[in-house]
Amino acid sequence: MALDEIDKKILRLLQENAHYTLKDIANKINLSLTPVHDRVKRLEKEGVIEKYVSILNKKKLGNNLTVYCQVTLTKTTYDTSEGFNLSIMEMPEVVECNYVSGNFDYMLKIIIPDMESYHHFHQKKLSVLPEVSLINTVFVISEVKSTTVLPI
Amino acid sequence: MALDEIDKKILRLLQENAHYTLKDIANKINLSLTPVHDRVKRLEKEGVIEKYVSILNKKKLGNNLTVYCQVTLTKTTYDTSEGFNLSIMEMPEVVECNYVSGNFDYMLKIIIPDMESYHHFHQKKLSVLPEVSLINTVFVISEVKSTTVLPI
DNA sequence: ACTTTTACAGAAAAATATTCTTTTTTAGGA
DNA sequence: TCCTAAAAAAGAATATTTTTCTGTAAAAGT
Repeated sequence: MALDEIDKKILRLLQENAHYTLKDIANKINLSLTPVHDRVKRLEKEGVIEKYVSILNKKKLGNNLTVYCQVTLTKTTYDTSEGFNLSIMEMPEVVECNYVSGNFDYMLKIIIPDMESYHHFHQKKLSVLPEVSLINTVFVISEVKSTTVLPI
Repeated sequence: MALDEIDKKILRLLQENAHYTLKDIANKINLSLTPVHDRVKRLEKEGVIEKYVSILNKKKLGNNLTVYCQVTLTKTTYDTSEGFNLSIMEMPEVVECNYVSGNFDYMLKIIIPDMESYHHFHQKKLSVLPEVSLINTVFVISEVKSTTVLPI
């Protein structure tokens, strides 16, 4: 399942725009429809292409605040982590959650309407979790870059 | 340009899967093709739907390391920030960059093949920028959640 | 009461995806 | 060098989907 140059070209295009037609792609890489079709299906089947999604505008949906939460747990046992993870999975405001090395245990990214909503989230949803010991909030002042495009 | 419940249903579906056909959506929300078509086009035109992208598998592309870089600049002037921003935009490993409040200036998310690549990135690409004063690296040990789905 | 606008339905036309068959290319072995 | 098998690509057909057009009904404004 090694990716050749043609696969990579297709992936680069699809990362840019999931609505490129097979014909668009075929034209851009000088191939006919068939190999493009077959390769895309293969890449989907192999899981290289995970899914096709729509990217919406945060602000137009009323989500004007982004924050990073650096969370420290009470204990570092498996059960504590798992309990925390399961709770996080249920929270739509949490768009990223990574277990990390360093002075704290988790780095979360939260997208939420405003400061008031964040206050509520912090006090009523996050800090009340039994696994959570400390929360350090880093507020985003301005978004410089945000992309789903991975280096290929 | 207020979003009604039908718009929101369409957006929720498209966030899940950009390859749902208009017919799929029409069936799921009990409408005919026409209103679904018109609403999707309107949402695109208004910029609520920004783009359609393919989500690829990091690891299958050989990117096995994710890190957060907390960067402090040498100065906090506009020119310093802008210079840094422009450099960041050119770096494909940097998938997120936010100007933040707190003990450092920027929070970056880096997706990269391995520790050796990160070492190279850190030493030869990031720390050499004239605007950069300090870099604190937070390594991701395990990804718990990562979604493009915004709360609606 | 009449007109205009908005939202939706249905059908036809155009574009696209999918499948099937054929051709070309490539690599390995006699 | 030739032959064969496998892989990759082209071309053509069929099926689906998107797009456009026409029409209807309800709501809003005059």
